[in-house]
Amino acid sequence: MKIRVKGIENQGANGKTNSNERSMEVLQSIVENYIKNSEPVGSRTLSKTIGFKLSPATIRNIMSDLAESGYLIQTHTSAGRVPTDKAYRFYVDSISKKPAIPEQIKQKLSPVSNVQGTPVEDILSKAVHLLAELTKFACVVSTPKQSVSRLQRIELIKISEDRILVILVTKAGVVRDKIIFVKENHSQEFLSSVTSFLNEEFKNHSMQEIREGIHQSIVSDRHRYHDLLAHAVRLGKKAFELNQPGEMFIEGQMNLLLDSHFHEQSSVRSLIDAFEQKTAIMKILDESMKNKGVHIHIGIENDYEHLHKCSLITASYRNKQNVLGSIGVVGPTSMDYKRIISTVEYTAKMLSKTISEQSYD
Amino acid sequence: MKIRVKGIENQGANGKTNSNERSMEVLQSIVENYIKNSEPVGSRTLSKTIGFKLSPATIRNIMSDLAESGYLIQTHTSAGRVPTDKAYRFYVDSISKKPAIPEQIKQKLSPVSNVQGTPVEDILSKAVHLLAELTKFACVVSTPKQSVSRLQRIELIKISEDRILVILVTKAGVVRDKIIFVKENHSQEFLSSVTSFLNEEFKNHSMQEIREGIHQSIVSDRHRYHDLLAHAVRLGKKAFELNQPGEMFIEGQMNLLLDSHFHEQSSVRSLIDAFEQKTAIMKILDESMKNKGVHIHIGIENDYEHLHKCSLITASYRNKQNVLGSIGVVGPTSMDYKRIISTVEYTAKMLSKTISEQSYD
DNA sequence: ATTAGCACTATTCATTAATGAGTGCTAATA
DNA sequence: TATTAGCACTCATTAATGAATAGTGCTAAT
Repeated sequence: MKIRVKGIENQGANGKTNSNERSMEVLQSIVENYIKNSEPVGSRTLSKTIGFKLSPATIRNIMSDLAESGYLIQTHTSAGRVPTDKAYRFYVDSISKKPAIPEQIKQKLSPVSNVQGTPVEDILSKAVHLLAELTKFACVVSTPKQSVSRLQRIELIKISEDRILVILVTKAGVVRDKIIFVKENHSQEFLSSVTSFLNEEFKNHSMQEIREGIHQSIVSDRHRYHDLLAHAVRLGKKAFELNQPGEMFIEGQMNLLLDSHFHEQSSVRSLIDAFEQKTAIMKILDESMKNKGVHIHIGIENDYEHLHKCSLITASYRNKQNVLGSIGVVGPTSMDYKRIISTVEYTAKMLSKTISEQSYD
Repeated sequence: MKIRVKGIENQGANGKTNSNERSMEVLQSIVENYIKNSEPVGSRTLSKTIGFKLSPATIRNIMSDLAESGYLIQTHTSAGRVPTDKAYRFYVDSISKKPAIPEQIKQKLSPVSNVQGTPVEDILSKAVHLLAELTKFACVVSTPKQSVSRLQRIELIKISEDRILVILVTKAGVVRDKIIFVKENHSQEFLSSVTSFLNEEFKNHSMQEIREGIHQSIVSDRHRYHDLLAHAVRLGKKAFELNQPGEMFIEGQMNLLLDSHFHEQSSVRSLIDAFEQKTAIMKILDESMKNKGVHIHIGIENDYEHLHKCSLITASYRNKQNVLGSIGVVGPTSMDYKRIISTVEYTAKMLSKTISEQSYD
């Protein structure tokens, strides 16, 4: 029996990596072809579209090997072949030079940077909307993580007998408000003192630190005998308690439903579930904040089962100081990776630039 | 030729309104049957499900008349008949007693009222989410209209050299913030004076009034020679300028795509467009604030073409003082009107109750 | 006024056959 | 030895056919 070089897998197993490189190029062609036409690609068609000359028969051999190595599957015996997630992974990893951003996309995204005094949420919302319009897929963006962002200013405002409005402004320019209920009827003057104290004490500290610091203060008896401070600490605790779960904006979910890859009932249900149960996607966005650059999750690589037919392309955005959140695209595994990757990357860059300009460091 | 009484239309044209009432009942049965099964209803089936005894043949005659009057259409010669929008309108108008709210729904919606110090936006978001879960359709809610809500408190906070954070708290408990850019470097003390002035001057006035009032002040020279007040008015103008277009939360869009009535490509596109271009739906929500009670827009009655296959059920919510916004359901024209109407009504009621409790009047 | 009966119509569903794209294998070729 | 041509085979897709079915409209009988 002939032992065929299995392409890709055993690179360098023998001297000639020639057949190997060719396999790779064939695979890339197959993936690109499938991305473009969403139809199983056969040897005949491929031999025409491929760059170099190869007969259908030879291509069949190569495809057969690739199928054996798990890069391709056939939906049925006499159909062309379809890339597996493994193939997409290979394809994505082999992308060397990203395409330049078309002027058209730059133009489209320019409104993101064209803002002054706009709340960060609105900027995010605008960005994710445009991204959805550009990619024609579903897009998500996470709002700045509260825990890492640092305090620019806190304000306590008496609203009524028993309610105090707490305003938190972070260095990133995010404003959060919350109403807290109190038993004592504090005067506004008193609240002003507390405000000053909290600002002096905690400005430039991260929310995480502040929460811990306040906890410390309560445990220690440093302030126990000082009435003002004791109150300040207690109010502060309440004020900083607002540990919001972290929001997420979604746009263009319905775009996915137009995509032929999600036409089956079950796929639709999966998608609905995935977007209802925001946690899975949120987790991926959070993950994406840990490292720089674009992150790519292909189909089965996602932990969450309902996302097994999707790929996610995410990138984090930041201000000068911190990584704040991330933005991403959710689409079919057969998306045009090159285009989407560079679009997401560019959008995140614009977002970072805009938000940095609005930040206070 | 026999002249047949055309049911419904010429009510009371002759003495016997008997045949008429029967026509109405048949039509109601047809509508209910279609709502339930989403399938053209034929004379045979109907003669079984209908309350009183009538042979298929008689029913056929009645149906024929109803078809002629535009209440029913046939998809093809030998199919059962399907209600038109006109039929739904008749059906909805003829609903006399609303069904009691099932305990289960009350239970489900109880989280809406179970809030303390939660921002109004979050309450709305929660409500619309639950409504979508209950109705299995797309649901929308508009945030409180700024112009009608009255001022509880305004606060100006210096954030940096050239930026001032404006906080507006309305009587309804809505907090809005905006950062305004200024050329002069005002001291915080100065801002405090301005704040006091604005609060004294404008508390309890509607935003609309305030904007007009400030405009007046600028035109008149009442404050021209008073530096503080001149500044206050100028800053106030900027502060109150934030004429936000009015937001809308959407939930459960994707539910619609599962619905068999929207399975065609074109319908899906229409829906996507309708939800992308929020203005049309927003307009209907705004409209709904003008009158009390539940509002129903059936299919073709909607001005916006892309909503011609949808019905909207909306109801406004309010605090003790003002109508604030409205909440609604977007579904297929063949929705279960009785159930949806009462669910929307109840949700709006709960919302009003909750928000009233949080309001400051 | 109502109903039974019958002819007629259009959809749906299963079966069949033709078509065609694509594969795998083998033998010929460079 | 790697590549290619040729051929048999497979299976999805498509169109055509016919039976079964659900429904209507009309007419005549009740």
